[in-house]
Amino acid sequence: MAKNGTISASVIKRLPRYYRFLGELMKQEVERISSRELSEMMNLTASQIRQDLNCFGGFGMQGYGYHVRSLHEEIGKILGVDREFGTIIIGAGNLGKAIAMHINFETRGCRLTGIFDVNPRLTGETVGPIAIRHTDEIEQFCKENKPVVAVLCIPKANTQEIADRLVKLGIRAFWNFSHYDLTIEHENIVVENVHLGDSLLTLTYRANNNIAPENSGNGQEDSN
Amino acid sequence: MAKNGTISASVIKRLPRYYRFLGELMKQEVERISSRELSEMMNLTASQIRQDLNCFGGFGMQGYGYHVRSLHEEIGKILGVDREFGTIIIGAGNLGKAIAMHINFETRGCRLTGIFDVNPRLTGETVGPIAIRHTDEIEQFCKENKPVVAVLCIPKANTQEIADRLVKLGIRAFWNFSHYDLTIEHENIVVENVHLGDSLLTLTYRANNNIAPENSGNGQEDSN
DNA sequence: TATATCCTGTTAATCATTTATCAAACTTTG
DNA sequence: CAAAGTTTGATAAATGATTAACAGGATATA
Repeated sequence: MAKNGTISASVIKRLPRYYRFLGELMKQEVERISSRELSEMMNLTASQIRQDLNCFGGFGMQGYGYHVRSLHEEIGKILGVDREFGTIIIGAGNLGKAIAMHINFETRGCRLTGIFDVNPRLTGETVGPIAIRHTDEIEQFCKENKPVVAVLCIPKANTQEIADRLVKLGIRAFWNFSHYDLTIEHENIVVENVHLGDSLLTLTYRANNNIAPENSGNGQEDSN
Repeated sequence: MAKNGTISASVIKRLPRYYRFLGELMKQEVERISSRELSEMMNLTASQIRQDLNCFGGFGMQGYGYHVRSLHEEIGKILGVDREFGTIIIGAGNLGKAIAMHINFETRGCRLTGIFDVNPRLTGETVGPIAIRHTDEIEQFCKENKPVVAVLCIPKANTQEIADRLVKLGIRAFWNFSHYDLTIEHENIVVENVHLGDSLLTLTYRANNNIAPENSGNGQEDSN
C-alpha cells in the first residue's frame, strides 16, 4: 500500500486488466476517464481503482480524472512491457504449440526465441517463425541467448528436473502449465503455476452450487 | 465460513489443489494425514487447512488426522467430479485443440461431446475422438445433447455474441479463454475468465521487481 | 490401564483488503 | 470571473481472510 513499499499481490493481479481496458479506450480514442466511469466498465468500485493506482503515484487530476494515454503508458512501465525478456517454451505438444501461437509475448515484455521438445521427430518442425529444437540443445542455446523466462508445457513427471536444470542456466521466471506444483527454493526466482484443471474445477463447483452468490457479485470470476 | 452459508471464493480456489494432493497421497498408498503434514507438503498453514475443510464438515478426527481416501472422496463430492456436465469447445484453433487434448474433462465432472469452428475447412477433422463441426450446427447439437459447459477459444470480437447465443441454448457455465472479459447478466450462469496474457504479465512484473517479496513467501504464486 | 502425545474443531486475535468519506483542487458554465 | 459541479488522493471505517490458541477427544505406548 505504501507508495514505495511492497505492492500487494491483489493489486498486481489487477494491473494487467487495467492495462487492457486502457488499451481498449485508447483504440476508441477516449482521452480522459474518471475512476467512476472506469469502475462501471470494469465492475469494480471507483475507490478500489483510485487506491490501486495510488500505490504507484498520483496519476490523476482532481475534477479531470485520468489521461488515458499517460495512464496506459505508466502502467505499461510498471508492468515492464518495454523489456525484452528472452523466453523459451519447453514442450512442443499441443499446449506448447498453442501457447507459442496464441500468446503475444512481444506486447508483454517477452521475446520468444526458442521451443524445445524431447521428441526427436519434432526437431526441425516450425511453430510460426520458430524451429523446434531438441531438449539436448537447451544448454548450448541458453549460453548463447541468455533467456530469462521459461514456459513449461511438459508432463508433471519431468517438471521439477527440467526446472532445476533451467535454473542453473539462468532462467529466473517460470510460467508453469504442467500438472504439477512447481516450487523453486532459490531466491529471486519467480514461479507462476497455471493449473488449468483447477480452474475448470472451480467453474464446475460454481455451476453446481449456483444459487447466485450474493457475495461475489453475479457469478463472474477472474482466474488471475 | 459458516457450515451451510456461502463459501468464500478463496476457499473454493484452494479445493482443487487439496483434491490433487490427496489424489497423489492415495497413489502413494498413504492412509492418513494430519493437517500439519499436509501443510508442509502444500506450503500452507495447518490452521488454514483445518479452517477450509471445516467449511464443509468435520472430516477429521482428533489424535488421528484425516483419512486420505475419505477426504479425497468428500472433496470430490463437493467439487462435483461425479457429475457429467456435457461440455463443448467453441473454436478449434491451436488453443481449442490443445485444451481438448490436454484437459482431462472426465475427471472434473465434464464430458466433452462437441467441438465447433466457423472455418469450414476444419469441419470433419477430428481432435482425439471428436469430429469438428461447423458453428452453424451448434443450435441443432445443443437441442439434441443439452451441453451445460462451453469452453470459448475464439477471437475476442465474437465472444460476447457467441456467449449470448449459447445462453439461449442452455449453456450455464463458460470457461472463457478469449482475450475478452466476458460478463453475462443472466442469473445462475457462471463465467471463468482465464486470461493467460494477464497471467504472463504478472509473472514478468514479479520478475522485474524481484527483490524477494517478504509478504508472499518465496515468490511462488498460483493462478487459481 | 494410565500417561504422554497428538490432532481436530472452534473461537479469538491479527493482519490484509476493500469500501466509504471528505477536504482540496481542478473544470465547466453562465 | 465566480459559482456549481467533478474528481482525485488520503485517511478512516468496515469487511474479509489468515493465523494463533486451546479445550476436548482420540491414539500410542509402556
